[in-house]
Amino acid sequence: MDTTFPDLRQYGGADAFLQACKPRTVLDIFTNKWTGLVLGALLDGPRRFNELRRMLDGITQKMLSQTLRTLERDGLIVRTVYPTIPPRVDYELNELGRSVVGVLRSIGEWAGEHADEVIAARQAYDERAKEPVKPV
Amino acid sequence: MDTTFPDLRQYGGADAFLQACKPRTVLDIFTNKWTGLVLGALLDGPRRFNELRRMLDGITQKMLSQTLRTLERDGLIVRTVYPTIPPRVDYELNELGRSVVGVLRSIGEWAGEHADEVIAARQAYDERAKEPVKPV
DNA sequence: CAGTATCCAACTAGATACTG
DNA sequence: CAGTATCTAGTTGGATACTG
Repeated sequence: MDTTFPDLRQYGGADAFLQACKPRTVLDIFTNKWTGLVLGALLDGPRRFNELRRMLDGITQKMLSQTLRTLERDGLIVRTVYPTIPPRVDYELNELGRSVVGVLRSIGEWAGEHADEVIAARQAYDERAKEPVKPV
Repeated sequence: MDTTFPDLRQYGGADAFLQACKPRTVLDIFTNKWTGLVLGALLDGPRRFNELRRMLDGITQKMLSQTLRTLERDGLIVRTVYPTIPPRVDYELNELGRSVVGVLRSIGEWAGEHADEVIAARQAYDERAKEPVKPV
C-alpha cells in the first residue's frame, strides 16, 4: 500500500479515503517544525535572512537555512539575491505560499479552539493510569 | 522563545503570529504519520483493532497500537472493551475527533489541489541545480 | 551578511518475538 | 483477538566552527 496522505475531497468511505493517497511528500510542508513559523514571519512582506533569524528567536542558522531552502524548492517562497557588498537576500511568499498560510490558519484555529480540551483529556487519561486498580 | 505553533486567529502581524504560540504539543495530531489515516478509517463508524490493521495495510501492530493510544489519550477517539472471549475492543471517533477530520480534510484538499504544483517546483529546482554553471 | 560543513544526541518507526 | 517488549536503522534537530 501507498501510505501517502489521502485527498479527502474524494472521501466516500474508508476505502476511498485510503486509496486517495498520492501526494504524501507534499505533507512535509505541514509536519515540519519551523515551516509554519517561517511562512508566518513572511506574511507582512519580504524579509532578509538575519531579519528572519531575529524574528524566529530560537531557530538555528542551520534550520532557518534548511527550512528556507525547502520552502524555495517546494515553490512556496521566492529567494532574491542582490549582488551587493555585503550581500542581500530577500525571501518572499508567492501565491502558492500564501495559500498554504490559509491551511495553516485552519490548523491554528482548531488548535486554538481545542487545545484546552486535548490537554485536559491527556491529564484525565494520565490520572486514570495512575490508579489502575479498582478500589473495593 | 516558546516554539509552539501559533494560533493564527490572533494573527495581526508577524510578531503576533509568533507570540500566539502556546499549544504546539496539540499539533502532534497533525504531524504524526498515521494519525490522519487512522482517523479516516474510523469515519464510517466503530472499528476493531485487527479490522483497522487490515484497512491500514502497511501499518505495523506497534504503530497502530501506539497511534490508537495517543488518539485516545488526546480525547479524539473512544476505546470500548467488551469482556468476552476472545476479547473485543472497539475504537470510535467522538465529537472532538470528528472536528479534527474537518481540518485534515482542508489539509488534504490543499495537498490535492497543489501537489502537482509543488512536485513540479521541486523538479524545476533540482534541474536548475544540475547545471549551476552558466554557459557562455 | 548570508550562508556551509561537521558532529552528535534524541526521537521515530519498522521488524521481530512474546502474552493475557 | 488485542495487544506488549525489545532491538535497531534511519531521520531530525541542535551546537559549533568555518567561508565567500
